[in-house]
Amino acid sequence: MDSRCTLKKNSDFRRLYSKGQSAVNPYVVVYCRRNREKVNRLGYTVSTKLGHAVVRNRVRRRLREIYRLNAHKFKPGYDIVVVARSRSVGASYQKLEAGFLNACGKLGLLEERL
RNA sequence: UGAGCGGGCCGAACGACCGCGGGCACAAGGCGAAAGCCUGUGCGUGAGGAAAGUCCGGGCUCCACAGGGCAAGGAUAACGGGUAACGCCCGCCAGGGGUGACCCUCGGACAAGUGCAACAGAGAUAUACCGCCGGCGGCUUUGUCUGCCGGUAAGGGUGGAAAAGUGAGGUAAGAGCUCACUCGUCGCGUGGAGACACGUGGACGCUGUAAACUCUAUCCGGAGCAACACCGUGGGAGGACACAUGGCCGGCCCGGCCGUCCUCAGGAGGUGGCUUGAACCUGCCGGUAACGGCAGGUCUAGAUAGAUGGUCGUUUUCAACAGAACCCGGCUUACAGGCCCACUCACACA
RNA sequence: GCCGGUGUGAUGGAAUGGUAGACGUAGCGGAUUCAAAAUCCGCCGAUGGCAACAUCGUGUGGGUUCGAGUCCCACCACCGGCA
Repeated sequence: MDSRCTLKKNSDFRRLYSKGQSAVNPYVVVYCRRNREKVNRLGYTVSTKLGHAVVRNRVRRRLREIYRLNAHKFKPGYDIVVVARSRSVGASYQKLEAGFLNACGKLGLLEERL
């Protein structure tokens, strides 16, 4: 994954939580905000409340895979933070993908399909 | 065959496509003075038996002391060995459990001193409440009566514990008061490397508690890779130079700030620390074993918002507990399912 | 990743190894009041029981002790600190 496409700093996350737009469903919460780059920058939050390390890793890897396979559908130029909620622990990949894309659609992050 | 007991090992596998971390090589392009960086292609590599809990022991780093001792605080605790070290492991002893294989035990000292032992009970570390016995008295009652003084730990009930146990002698009644046997502690002798075992009338009979203080023996300086070392933006403090010009505050003078260099502290961020090690595999030798020695071979993650996922096919059943973060040795806890070895008991067969 | 701390009725919080829940807050019942507040009295952990009472109860499981909320060991949950 390109390092320019990841959010790292705590301050970036704080800015999105306080000033970004958000969308919620049982699997994820998505925050987003325009940035000045030509690419999207993604950050993932999976807290210890969701489970132990193996569970958290699985959720984060699936979220990252969902974005990788669907990246062509996204509009460029946004900072995006994806926060996993507790329902995403037991969810299948397909359900998680549907939930993620649903939330992004609410925010208007996806390209308008023909 | 069934039931069991002890130990060891594995921890889904293979294939296809897309994708990720690290390494090596390649050469095309871009940036750059260069070193190099980015993109690309190929090869090879990429979590565990517990990676977990952070409970012990070490390495490593910094701080302190720099030699030795004492005190304080903490840890350990039969004995012998293994180990870099350990609170771990092996063997063994004692005690306990099991028909047995085998298992369990925080297993020094209360016989150095101090403390504590609620309630119950007459009495709790020594005790006469009831009882038993003797003496001296008392009497409307001469008793299976009663008062006083004394002896007595056999019997009673309470308690976790009542002062070795059983029997006999003895006595007014009794008592390790005496004797026999037994039990325990200390001493002595023999065996053993030792814990210990066996013997022994030589002495003694002593409540429990040290996961109470304490004593004895041994060990321990403190903090932790978010340690620590280096580079270092902006801003800060001190000193030196300049005090010319210019700018800002100010009506002007005076005054303050803005400059350059050096030093100091600090530390956004970055680099190192970072993986070859008390390492692993195979064989031989020594040892009951833990383990040790020798020879040959192997290189086996190193990230930094933190690399293993998705889709599909086959095998049986779509698999448990679970993810490295400086590194090792252990312990503890979690765990679907499976394999192997040794042994025990019961039954059957030869 | 490392280091440290805390768990007791609904709740805050006491309890020297010796009857567990002192003392508050909240709750329930009663008195007082036309009614409420305040005040006073009583109850107040769970289960069974009409009651008397019995059993279990200090995060969980073991151990030491005659006896553990307390002492020791292991685990669980929660909280805090270190860039």
